[in-house]
Amino acid sequence: MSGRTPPKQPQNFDALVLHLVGRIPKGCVATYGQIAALAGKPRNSRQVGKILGRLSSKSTVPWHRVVNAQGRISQRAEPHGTESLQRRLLEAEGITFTKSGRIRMMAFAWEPSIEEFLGSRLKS
DNA sequence: ACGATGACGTTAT
DNA sequence: TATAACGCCATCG
Repeated sequence: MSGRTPPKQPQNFDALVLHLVGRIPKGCVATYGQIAALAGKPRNSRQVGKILGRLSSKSTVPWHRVVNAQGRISQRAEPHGTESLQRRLLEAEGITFTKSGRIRMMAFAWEPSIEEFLGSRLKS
């Protein structure tokens, strides 16, 4: 038999990030730093944005549910303007924005259960 | 291989 | 609210 069995749950950072983002409930949001921390690398929030930016349009990962710690939609480097799409998708899920275009994190932030937290680092 | 630069960020001041 | 400093990583010359 094989010496080491391939993991059923994502192990590397990239896959783990996508897995976690996929667990954000509809109508909730998480921050880049939050996802990075859950993935085990609290200082890699920026890397999370990089990963999400590489997603193909075919992906079903709810990338739009990830915003920055200030409750604002982060600016993209490329002038493509996926930002407006992100806001539209969030509003379609019932998330509201303040006049200054900010999300009230206190009301919409995703608070993963302890089980989900453990499940993201260990096997389910 | 090395330093500089930019990026979908975060925190402290 | 605005600005500075920091940290991790990919890309480029």
